[in-house]
Amino acid sequence: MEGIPERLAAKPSWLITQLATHARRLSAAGHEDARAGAYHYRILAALREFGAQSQADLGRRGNLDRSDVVAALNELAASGCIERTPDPADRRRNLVRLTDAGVDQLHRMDRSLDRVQDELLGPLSADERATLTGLLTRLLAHHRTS
Amino acid sequence: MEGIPERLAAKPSWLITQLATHARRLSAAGHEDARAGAYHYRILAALREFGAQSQADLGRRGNLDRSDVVAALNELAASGCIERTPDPADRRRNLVRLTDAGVDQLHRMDRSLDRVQDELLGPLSADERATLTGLLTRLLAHHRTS
DNA sequence: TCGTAATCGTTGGTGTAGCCAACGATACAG
DNA sequence: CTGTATCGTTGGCTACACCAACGATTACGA
Repeated sequence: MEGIPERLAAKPSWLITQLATHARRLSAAGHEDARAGAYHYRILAALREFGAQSQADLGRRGNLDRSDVVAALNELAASGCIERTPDPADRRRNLVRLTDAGVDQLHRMDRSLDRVQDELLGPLSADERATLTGLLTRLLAHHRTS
Repeated sequence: MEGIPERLAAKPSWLITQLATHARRLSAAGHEDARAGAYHYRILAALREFGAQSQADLGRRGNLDRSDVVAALNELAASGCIERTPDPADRRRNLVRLTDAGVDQLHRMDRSLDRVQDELLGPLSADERATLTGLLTRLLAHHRTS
């Protein structure tokens, strides 16, 4: 079987979306023991690095829709990873706080995600990995601000 | 608002999946006048470059599940872009053929997708674009064969 | 040659990711 | 005080990537 149509193989948008599918597959496999998905990781990461904050802030920092934050927080609360308390300073908001169990969960996911990066970048040298992440970071910053 | 958590921003898997989301958004915007999606383009591209072939072949070349090929072909047939005829040499198969209208549709989508690549790669120089596509191509080939 | 395996198109699901609209409650600016 | 904005929440949607199973057909091996 001859390979993939040139029209596809030559398009960066094809390369990126196809590689993203592989990245998702690898991440899902890495997370299967943690029983958590990408949304949960983004939230735990934002909580760890920026401290207790509102659900809206979590959504902005992790690039999540407010409604998706709600669902993910429900699951994280059910497994004891976070706690929701009304913000006394602004009664519209919930203050979301990371529990010790949440920190443990984050570290577990960190370790499996580190392994995932290695599988994902497979054949690339350290220099090439740095070049790639540099280019991707610039592109992402461009699309985030424009 | 401080930016994105370091844990995320530093991970190639995050960069790739996020950039893929932007790529999908741009592509969808480009395709909105064509009333077709990525699946349709992959099929049209495979038909154009490899000629009339079975639905299973289309799926393998465009990296699509057989069942998704069925649905996309139903829509492409409804808009007159392809024709399905039973393969006389193997009565399990359908021979899918590209019509003139299908060629036109493919060219329309080609043009908008070319514009999409430019928006997607935005700030990168020609050299950087070549470097990026080279790295992505190597990674994709690695994950396709392994 | 006969029976088993493999392939094909099709139907009908599943799960994830990224959205959007609308609601009541609350905060804030004029 | 009145409008505007934000917050959490509910309920929905689309696209994309899959999987299992079925009847029909073909290929292959004993």
